Parts: sequence; structure tokens; C-alpha cells
Amino acid sequence: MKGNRREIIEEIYDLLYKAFGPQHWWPAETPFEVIIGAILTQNTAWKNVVLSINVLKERGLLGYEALHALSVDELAPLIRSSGYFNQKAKKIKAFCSHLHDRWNGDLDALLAQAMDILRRELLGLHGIGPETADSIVLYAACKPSFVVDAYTRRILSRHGLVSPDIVHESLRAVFMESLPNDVPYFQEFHALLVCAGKLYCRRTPLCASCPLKACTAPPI
DNA sequence: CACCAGGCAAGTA
DNA sequence: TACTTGCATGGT
Repeated sequence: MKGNRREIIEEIYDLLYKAFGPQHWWPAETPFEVIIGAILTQNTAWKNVVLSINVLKERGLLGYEALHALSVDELAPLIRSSGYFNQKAKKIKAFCSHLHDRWNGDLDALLAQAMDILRRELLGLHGIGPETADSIVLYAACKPSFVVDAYTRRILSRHGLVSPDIVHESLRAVFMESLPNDVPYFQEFHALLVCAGKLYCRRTPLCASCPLKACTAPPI
């Protein structure tokens, strides 16, 4: 029963990997850039995030010290293209303040903590929910925490593997308890699910081009 | 023109 | 606890 679901999940990975190849996520040069990108991409197309990241890079502001020195009102217009810019400016500032106050700016020390401790700490910060926290843990700290997003839920529920109403923590547990806790594997898997998710539009659950049409679990 | 995107917090019952 | 609503730009 559960074993079968595990096999299907592993099959989904294999089909996606064969179709799309390695994704090499997260698309960022530094752990700090991963964190900023993870906040900026909340409910936002990545393309719009890239525009904001480039603005920060051009101005030499994509670092903890530079951003910590800015006010929310100074930062907000710089990340305008990512949408929700007032909210996200506040969230970025909240992270920098925590890094300063609790870790004296030492990001490596923050990220060096045990996976569960780090995850808890991130979840306690303003603007960091489960997906953002797990993205930071997996792609900035490189610790095995599976990242669940809207695509993950849509793909698994449409294949009848979980209820569409499953709570976030339970869906994460499906992956964590079924799969070997391997960082590169988790990193690739989430990236591949995002890649595939873009082929599933809301109106037409299965596009002809989706590699998962070959999955042994029939889509709903 | 409408709809959507790699969520989250805050408010309400 | 379980819903609902606000946040906002840029692409299709």
C-alpha cells in the first residue's frame, strides 16, 4: 500500500529526470542569494525575481551588510518587479535583523545547525513559512528537508497518491519517509517537480507533452 | 481582457 | 481550528 506509493514516487522522479535532465538548482551564486530569492519568489514567477536580483547585484546590495543598512522604504522600490514589494522588503529586513541580532551576521554559523533546529528557527521568522524554510534548508544549508510547493501537491494529488487537501507537513512527510534522505536527490526532485508542474495548467490537468502520462499511477 | 505565478500573515467565526 | 482576505508586478 504505502510501499506501492513509494515506488510510484520514485518512478515519477525517473520519468522526469529522463525527460528534463539535471536541473542544478538553486539558481544562485551564494547561500545568501538563495535566501533572498526564496523570499522574493513567494507566489511569484521566477522571471520577475531575476529582475529584482539583478537590480540588487548591479548596486552591490546583494549581501547581508548592505541590505541590513537599508530601510524597508529604501529596499521596497528596488524589488518592485517581484510583486508584494512592501511585504517582501519587510521580510528580507526581518531576516537580516535576525541574522545580526542572533548570529552577529554569521550566516555560515546559522546554516551549520542541525536540520531540524535550523528549520524551526527559520519558521519562527516573519515571512518564512514552510516552503521558504525548506528551500533555505535544502539549497542554502544543503541539509535534507524536502521542499513541498503547489506543484508538488497538484502533481501527487492528480495521480491519486495523496488527497488534494493534505496538510503541508503530511505531504512533506510522504517524501521524507518514503525516500532516502539524500541532499542531491531532494534538490533535483523538487526542481524536476517545478519543471513538470509548469506543464500542468489548471484547466487541462494532463498536457500531452507531460512525461508523467507514462506513469503507472493513472492521472485523475 | 482575464488569469496566473516556485506563499505568507493577519483577521474572522 | 478552519476559512478568508490582502499583498502587486509582469507574462501569456
